[in-house]
Amino acid sequence: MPLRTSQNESDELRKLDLFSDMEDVHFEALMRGAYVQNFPPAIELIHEGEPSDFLHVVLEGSVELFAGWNERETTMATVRPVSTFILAASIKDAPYLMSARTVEKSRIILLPSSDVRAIFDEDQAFARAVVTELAQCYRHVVKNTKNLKLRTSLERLANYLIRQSEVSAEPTGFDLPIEKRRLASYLGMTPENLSRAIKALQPYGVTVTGQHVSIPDDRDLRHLASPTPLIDDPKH
Amino acid sequence: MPLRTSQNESDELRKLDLFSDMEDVHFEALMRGAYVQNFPPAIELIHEGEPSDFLHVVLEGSVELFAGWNERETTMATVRPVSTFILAASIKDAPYLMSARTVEKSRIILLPSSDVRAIFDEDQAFARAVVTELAQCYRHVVKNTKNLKLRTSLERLANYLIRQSEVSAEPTGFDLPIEKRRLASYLGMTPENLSRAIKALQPYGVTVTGQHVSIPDDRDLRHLASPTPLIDDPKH
DNA sequence: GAGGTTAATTGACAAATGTCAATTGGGCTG
DNA sequence: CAGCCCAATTGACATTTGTCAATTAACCTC
Repeated sequence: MPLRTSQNESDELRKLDLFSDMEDVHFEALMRGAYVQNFPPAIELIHEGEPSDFLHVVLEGSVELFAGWNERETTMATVRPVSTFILAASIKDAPYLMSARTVEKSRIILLPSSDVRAIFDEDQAFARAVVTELAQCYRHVVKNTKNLKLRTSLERLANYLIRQSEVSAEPTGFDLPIEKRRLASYLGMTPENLSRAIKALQPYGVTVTGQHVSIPDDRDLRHLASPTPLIDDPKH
Repeated sequence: MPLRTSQNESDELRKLDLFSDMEDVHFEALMRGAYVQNFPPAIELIHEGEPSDFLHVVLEGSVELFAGWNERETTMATVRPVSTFILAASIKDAPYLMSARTVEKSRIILLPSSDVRAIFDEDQAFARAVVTELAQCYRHVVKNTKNLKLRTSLERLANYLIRQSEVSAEPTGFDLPIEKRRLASYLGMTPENLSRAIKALQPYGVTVTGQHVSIPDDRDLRHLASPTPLIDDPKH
C-alpha cells in the first residue's frame, strides 16, 4: 500500500542537489503527489520499453539497473541511497531504456513524472539542476563506454578495485558493495571470468576473501590498471 | 584565420532544435561572438582532458569523436552536418571526455562556451532545448552500451547495416558513411574482424563492394540481428 | 546441526576476437 | 599511366573470454 512521505523523508529528498534549489512551493507540491513504498528484494520496479510514469528515488536499500536483449541480460548500474534513476526518461516522457529491480529490501519514493515535468517548466533552478544531473549521467555513461572499449576485463576489474579502495579509504580494505555475479555483469564479463580475474590479480597485491578486498600495497596494481580520472573518477 | 559567420550559416544554425526557440536577441548575441573556420582533414579540434572553451557546430564535412587510453584508441561517434558535439562539457564547464578530429575538410562554427552558459542562464527556451539535447545524448550512449554488452561483434554489424539500410531507404542499397576501419572501431572490433564479419554476413543476404552495401532480401539478416528500437532507433 | 539452495570456484574445452604479417586493392599525385 | 601510399583482405596463430559441468563454499531455515 503506497504511503505519503514523512517529514524526515521529504528532508532527505530536499538535500539532493536535484531538489535543493527548487522553490518551496514547488517542492511541497511535488511531495503532496509523491508516494513512498517498501519493496522486498528482486522486485521489478520498471521495465525497459515502458513509459516512465514516475521518477523513482531510492531512500533505503539498493536498486539494480539492467537491460536485456534476446535472452541476454546485463547490469548497467547499481543505485544507492539517496538518489534517483533514469531522470532522462521522466523528463522527456520517453520509454525506459533499462529495467530496475530491488537488490535488497528497499524504500522508494515515487514522484509522478507529470508533476516533475510541470515543475520543470515553472522552476528555473530545478531546470538548471536537471541539466547538471543529465550532464553527469551522460558523462558517467561515456566513461563506462570508454572503460568497455579500451580496457580488457582484467584492467576493468583492477581499476574498479582501485576506485573502491580510494572511496572507502580504509587501510584494512573494503567490502564489495554488490554480489560478485552482479559485479561481473556490470564489468562486462561472466562470473567465472571474474573469479579467474580476481585470482589473476593476487600477484599484484590483491586479496579477496568473500566480499572483503584488501590491497595493502597497490603500486603494482596501479601500474597494471593505469587509472585515469577521465574514465574512473565520477566527479571529473 | 577565423571568420565571422555569414547570414546563411546563422540561418543553418538557427534551424537546429537546440537554437530554434532561443530569443532573437540572445541568438544574435551568440552569433556576434561566434567564429567559423575551415579545417583540413585529420585536424584535432579538441583533446580529451582539456577544458571546453567552445561549443562546436559542424556545418560541412564530418568530425570523428574518439577516446584513448594507454596507447589504445577507439571511435566513439561520427558527427555530421548540421550538429553540435559534446554539449555536456560546454554547459557544465567540465573537461572533455573525448577528443575530436576532422575526417574530411570541414567547416566548423565555434561558439564560446561562456556565451552559451550565459544565455543558458537567461533564456528559458534554450535551457529546455539543452535538456532535450542532453537527454537524447544520454539515451544514445545508453543504447550504445547495451549494444556493446549484449551483442557479439557480428550482431552489432548486422544491426548497424539494417539500420543504415532503413535510413537510406534505397532499394539499390547504400554507401557506408565512414571508412571501414573507423566503422570497425566504432562497433568495437578490429578492421580484420570487421572484414571477416562482413564476409560472414554474405550468406544472410549482405553484399559489400567497397563502400557500397546492398541487402536485396533482409529477412535472414533480420532474424540474426533481432533489431530493437530500444538499442537501434536513435529517436526512440 | 542437518539439509537445501544459491553463489562462487575450478577444470576442460569452445568460441570469439585480437595480433602480426603478407598480399591485394584502391586512390592519389606527378 | 606509373609509382607510391594507405585501406582492406586474408592467413596463421595467440589471447581473451564464454560455456558447461562438477565441486566447494556460504547462507538460511527448520
